Amino acid sequence: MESTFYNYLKKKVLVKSEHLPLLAREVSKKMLSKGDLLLTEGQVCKNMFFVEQGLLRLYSIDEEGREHIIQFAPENWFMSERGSLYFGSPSVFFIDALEDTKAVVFDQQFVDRASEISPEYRTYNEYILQNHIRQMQKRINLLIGATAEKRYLEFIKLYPDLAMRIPQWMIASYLGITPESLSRVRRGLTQK
Amino acid sequence: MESTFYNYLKKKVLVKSEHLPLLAREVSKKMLSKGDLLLTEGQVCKNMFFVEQGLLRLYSIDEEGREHIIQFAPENWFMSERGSLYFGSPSVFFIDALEDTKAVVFDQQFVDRASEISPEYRTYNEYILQNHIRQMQKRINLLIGATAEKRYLEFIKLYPDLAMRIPQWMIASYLGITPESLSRVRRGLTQK
DNA sequence: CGCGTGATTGAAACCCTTCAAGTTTAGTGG
DNA sequence: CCACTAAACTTGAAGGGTTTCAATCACGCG
Repeated sequence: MESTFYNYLKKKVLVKSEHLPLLAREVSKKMLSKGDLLLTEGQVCKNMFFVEQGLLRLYSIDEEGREHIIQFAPENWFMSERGSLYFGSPSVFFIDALEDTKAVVFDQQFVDRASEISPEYRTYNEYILQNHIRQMQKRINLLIGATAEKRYLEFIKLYPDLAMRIPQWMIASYLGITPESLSRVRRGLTQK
Repeated sequence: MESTFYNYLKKKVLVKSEHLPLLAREVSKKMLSKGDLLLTEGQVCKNMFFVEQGLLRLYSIDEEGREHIIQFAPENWFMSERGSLYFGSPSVFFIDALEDTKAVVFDQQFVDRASEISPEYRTYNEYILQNHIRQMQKRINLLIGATAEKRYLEFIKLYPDLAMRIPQWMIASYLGITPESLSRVRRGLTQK
């Protein structure tokens, strides 16, 4: 019961102690192994994951078989394909585990009920959505306006810890360039 | 009182008739001329706009003075710099009017109060946020994974009406390419 | 009409990708 | 713990796509 998730609900989401037991019933915990696939293209996403330990990834695969990474979720982040979860439409994305991962699993019903039971949860849920939008806006702005080098620098500034945990080609995939290009960008930077 | 906005609240947001008068007090209507600047870089965004008629634009300007368009808002869309509005931080983006525009203006307080008064409004507000996230995810996926041609085709498929109302160089700006490139992409397409 | 804005086109430069090879690193099994 | 293998990273050369810069054309508006 004294899990990372409940600490998070208490300390960060500020859910009142009396509400916690009510929320407890609705979630389950899952141990995932590196490489485990949690959501496939075409499937309707039913779950939301809270990462207690480890790392999850949301990505697409195009016609040529290339992976494009939409999002990472390290510790204390929520991961889901919201488009599919909320709207019930088939997902065009995949979710898998990049490391052995301890995650709390719940569904949209949990979010809805938690929002009814706890106003604090509702508030925090909106905060998460707003924050997500802000972050994506920033990313779009970089993708349409900045060079590969600047995008890379922004990435390691924003997620210095992440950059150490994932292979370089995944950073490249996140930035929208090839691994070779990223390698050259990095060489260019060290020569300064 | 029988404005597009109230019709929208009634028909689309499904706000109950009895709640409408309560919401009425909190908003004002504004007539904007083409070119009017509604938000500047550095400024904290205080307003949210509902476009009844016309067209708004959210964009950034980089160090070289180039504009990068983040979002358009035609009729029946909400426009704001959410990051700045919700978090109270200075905006890195601009908002202006691309056409003479009739817009309803309100603030975050309105959204919060409306959510308290009308559960339907709250529900719809979350819908808006989720939809925004879904749309941005799709756009990011295209930006990191698709060619300029494919991005252009997706754009005119998604917003055929918009494509007729804005100059081509703005589409290019939205897609993250130069006007010249878009011109060549289009030539390539007509030759098929 | 003339001016300004937007669209098109060409040529050269540039950045990024592709393909191929070689090197380094990490993980696995003997 | 070493040896081996696969994965990841680097590097080079060639090619492709996009940008840049400049010039021209088309159009609408004062």
